[in-house]
Amino acid sequence: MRWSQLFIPTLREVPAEAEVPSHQLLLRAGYVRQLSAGLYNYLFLAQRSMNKIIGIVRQEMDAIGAQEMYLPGLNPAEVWQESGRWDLMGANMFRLKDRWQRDYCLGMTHEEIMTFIARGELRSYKQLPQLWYQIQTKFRDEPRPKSGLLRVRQFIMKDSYSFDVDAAGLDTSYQKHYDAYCRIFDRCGLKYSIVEAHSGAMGGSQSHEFMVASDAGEDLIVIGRNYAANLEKAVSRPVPPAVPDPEGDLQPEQFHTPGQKSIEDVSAFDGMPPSSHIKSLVLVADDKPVLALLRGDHQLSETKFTSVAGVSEFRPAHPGEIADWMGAEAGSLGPVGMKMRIIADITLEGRRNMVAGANKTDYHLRNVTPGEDFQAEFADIRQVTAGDTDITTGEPLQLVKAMEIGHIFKLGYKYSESMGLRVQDEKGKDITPIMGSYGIGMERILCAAIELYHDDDGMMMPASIAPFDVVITPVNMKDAALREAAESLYAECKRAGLDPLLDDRDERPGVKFKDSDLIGIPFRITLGKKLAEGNVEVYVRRTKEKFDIALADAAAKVKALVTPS
RNA sequence: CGGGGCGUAGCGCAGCCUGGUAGCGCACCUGCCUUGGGCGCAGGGGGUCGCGUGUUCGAAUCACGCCGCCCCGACCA
Repeated sequence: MRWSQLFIPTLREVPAEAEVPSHQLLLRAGYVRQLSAGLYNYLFLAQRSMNKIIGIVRQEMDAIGAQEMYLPGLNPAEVWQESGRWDLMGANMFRLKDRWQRDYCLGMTHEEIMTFIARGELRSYKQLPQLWYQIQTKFRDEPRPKSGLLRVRQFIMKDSYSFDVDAAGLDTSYQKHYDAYCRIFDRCGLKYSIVEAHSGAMGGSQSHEFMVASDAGEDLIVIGRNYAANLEKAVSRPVPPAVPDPEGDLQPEQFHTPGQKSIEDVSAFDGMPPSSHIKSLVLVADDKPVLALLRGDHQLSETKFTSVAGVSEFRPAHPGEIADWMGAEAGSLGPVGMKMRIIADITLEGRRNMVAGANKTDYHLRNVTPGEDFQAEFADIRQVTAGDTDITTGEPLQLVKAMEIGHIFKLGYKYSESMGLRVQDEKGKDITPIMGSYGIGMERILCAAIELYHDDDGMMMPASIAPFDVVITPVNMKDAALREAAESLYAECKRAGLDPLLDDRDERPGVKFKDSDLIGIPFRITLGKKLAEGNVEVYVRRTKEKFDIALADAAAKVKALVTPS
């Protein structure tokens, strides 16, 4: 296509509201414009990239035998009420009423609708497995849209769903998606990690997230040489206590700690490192008090605690509740003598003679031994921290920020059960199919590519998802020889199967170079003085490498560079 | 929902404190010039100063209310 006729509104300056690189560049390069918080207009370039991304996703989904459908984004309340998610989704779901005052919502995801289709039509185990997918706009009333296209209120998702006779079938469907996702993200040129994820209240047995490490991400993942997990689920070997525990069968002994509230305070006061202290958190879990215990230098993992405690939600106790139950203020709390439920992190098991609050304001106890001076349920409720090591190999682990681009998980029977999906097995008996659910955030692929590949001059898009493969840049449109050579090269690129952009604007070369660097076209063929010798220059955006080549060979050369060998 | 910041031309900003004709750079239009990294010269167009109410002879500027956007936290199948 011809640049002179296209709408590519590039900006020289960064709009003030953009913070993360992908957001800044999407605006500067004229890919998108904001309509409202979390709502973006995808202009020509973004739409072209999105179409290429969607094309790759569609090919790979089709390749595993998934069947594409297209479901309504506008959903009646009833279907969501059946699964229970009408209430569960809370304010995150956009809701509206029709003219008869009937309730509707805008779909956040489509488990319910897919299950609705399945239960209406599937009758026999012979029809299974089924893999269904769609590429559809999703709506979520995010409490805080942010970071450009990374967290928005309307976005395009590829979501697929599997229906299988049994768990073994689900394993197969799950693995197919796992492999397809790898091919998709590989083809999109992304560097990603696959992490074990928490499957949450979905009751799923297995879940993986596909994550791209980036400071723009909002999740934390733990990565080692042979380990990767979401922080919510990650396990590790903690750094050993800073000093060994005092030996002997010592009795708890109260000591005065006036005004010393935090572990750090008390630690500085009594000379024992935080790792020799017991951190006591008073929590209210499903309306009942629970005391959670951790090593002084550790943090509670809310996700682990929730599942260990077997509760749906919890919160820190209010000061009044703490005073009522413990008889002391926060800062002097401990497990000794407490009757409430106590859950202690496993790193406390086997420790001896530690320091804990005395449940008497401004007093602590030394020589507290877990399991002797108090009883507790021991479980892993600790969050991995920087410096921890791999639980099996002892190799270092890293905590990095990452963005989620894909998520697969085994749903189990949640929807098929609650919504009454049944088929007959070979004996004529009713069975409930087991489901899986698999999502990819389309614009996050675009964002991830930009976050991963950009420099001060702009984007460096992978060729597979760049809006164009190559830009042809005659340095002077007033020069008839350059113009004609550019035209014929443009035609030849098209014949070679490339997606070329002809920069036929009557602009100075500097403007054209800056713009094409900004919008991230992977290759540029520059036509200038060297054309007199029959040569043009090929410029590789990613490396800034340049080389001369005969005009006649340029198209074939770029074609070879674009197509991975 | 809690905390913070911002709202003046398409973009980036100044002006506000101390009320008195709305400015700068970029972008845009016209002409000349230039043509391998956002070139130069000359001329020009474009603004309900987020909205409302109040104070005042007079409000972009002061007060109050509202709205919008961004950031931090909470939240995020």
